[in-house]
Amino acid sequence: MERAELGATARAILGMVALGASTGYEIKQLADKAARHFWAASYGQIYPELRRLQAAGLVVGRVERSGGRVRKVYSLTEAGEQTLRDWLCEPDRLQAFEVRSEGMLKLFFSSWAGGRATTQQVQALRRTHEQILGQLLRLREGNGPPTVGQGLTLELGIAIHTRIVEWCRTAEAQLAEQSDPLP
Amino acid sequence: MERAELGATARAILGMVALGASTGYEIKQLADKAARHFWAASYGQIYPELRRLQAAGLVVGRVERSGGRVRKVYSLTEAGEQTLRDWLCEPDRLQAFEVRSEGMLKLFFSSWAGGRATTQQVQALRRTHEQILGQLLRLREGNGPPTVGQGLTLELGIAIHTRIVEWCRTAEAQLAEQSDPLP
DNA sequence: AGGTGCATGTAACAGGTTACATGATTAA
DNA sequence: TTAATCATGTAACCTGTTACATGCACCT
Repeated sequence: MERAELGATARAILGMVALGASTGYEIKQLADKAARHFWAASYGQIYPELRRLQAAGLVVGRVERSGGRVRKVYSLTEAGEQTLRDWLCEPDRLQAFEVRSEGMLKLFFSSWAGGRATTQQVQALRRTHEQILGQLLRLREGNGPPTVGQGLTLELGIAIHTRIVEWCRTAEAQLAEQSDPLP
Repeated sequence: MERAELGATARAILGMVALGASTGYEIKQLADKAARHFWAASYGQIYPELRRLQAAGLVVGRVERSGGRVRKVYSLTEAGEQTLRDWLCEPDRLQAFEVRSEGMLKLFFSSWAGGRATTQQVQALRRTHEQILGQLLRLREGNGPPTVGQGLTLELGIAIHTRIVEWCRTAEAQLAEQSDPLP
């Protein structure tokens, strides 16, 4: 029952439990399937964090034997629900937004290696984001309607990656134009 | 002169040196100013990494005394230039693209706390990205023309954040419509 | 005399990934 | 019987941030 300023990962796990992912395994499934384009989590974080959350009194885990298979089913305590609600409704301090894009980094340096490299990097960037976009579109086509929040973040992801792909096409056209007149 | 599979941070520093940032301090300046919306680096990474790059023979550092002030000026060796060029021209394996967005995470969970929370989260998300967009636009208005790569990544950043802000506005309108009929 | 900017660096910590170890259940 | 999926967990490692320590130069 410590009050130790829980981190973003802890809150993410709290939220996943609230959405119905009740085991470490299910939390990982949900995160990978529906949130990986803006939030990642590994077992190495999830399992220890669940214990910490239990020690803090925000979740309770019960060992269940559903057909012989043993699993630890977690649910939010009242304190956990309150903590999550507080976080979701808190007056907005600035939210963290971190991007780490190898493709943009390469594009950033590409002109040092000449125009050819720049064109190649824009194309590589487009292919990367076409692939991510494809995954998101397949997810949308896929099974049942998720929660409102899941739908919104999916649409937002699709909008972002569509825009990146569009931008790459425009940049490719412009770069081609510049080097075209020269035979 | 070890061959120890250099990481993304090492390559980023190599690139910054190639673009003319010749001290640890200047590397940090350039990264913060022009690359922070897709790549971050702190002194705690930069200074140790510069030493490692020197040990690997990819950069050389000379201690200079420019007007009494002592600074360590780095430049690429031929091996360093080749390594950077190889990386920039390498046949594209999939590029890493990692996003960590607290705002989208909150949006993802928001429907659990009701429609009101969802609307608030979309608004908070919009404000966050309006702020980032503002910084990028100010950078574009600002001084001298950067390299082609710097210009392109800046435009790409502007395109992305503009799209996010647009999307938020649309979502806000739709959410308002749904709850409007009820007084 | 004092603040800002230039400049270098480290140690402690926090956050996160990977690889490994284990084993039951289920469908082909 | 064998592969995939469900399921839990840890230890070593790598990465990255924060806070701190230091000091000169330059402007007001």
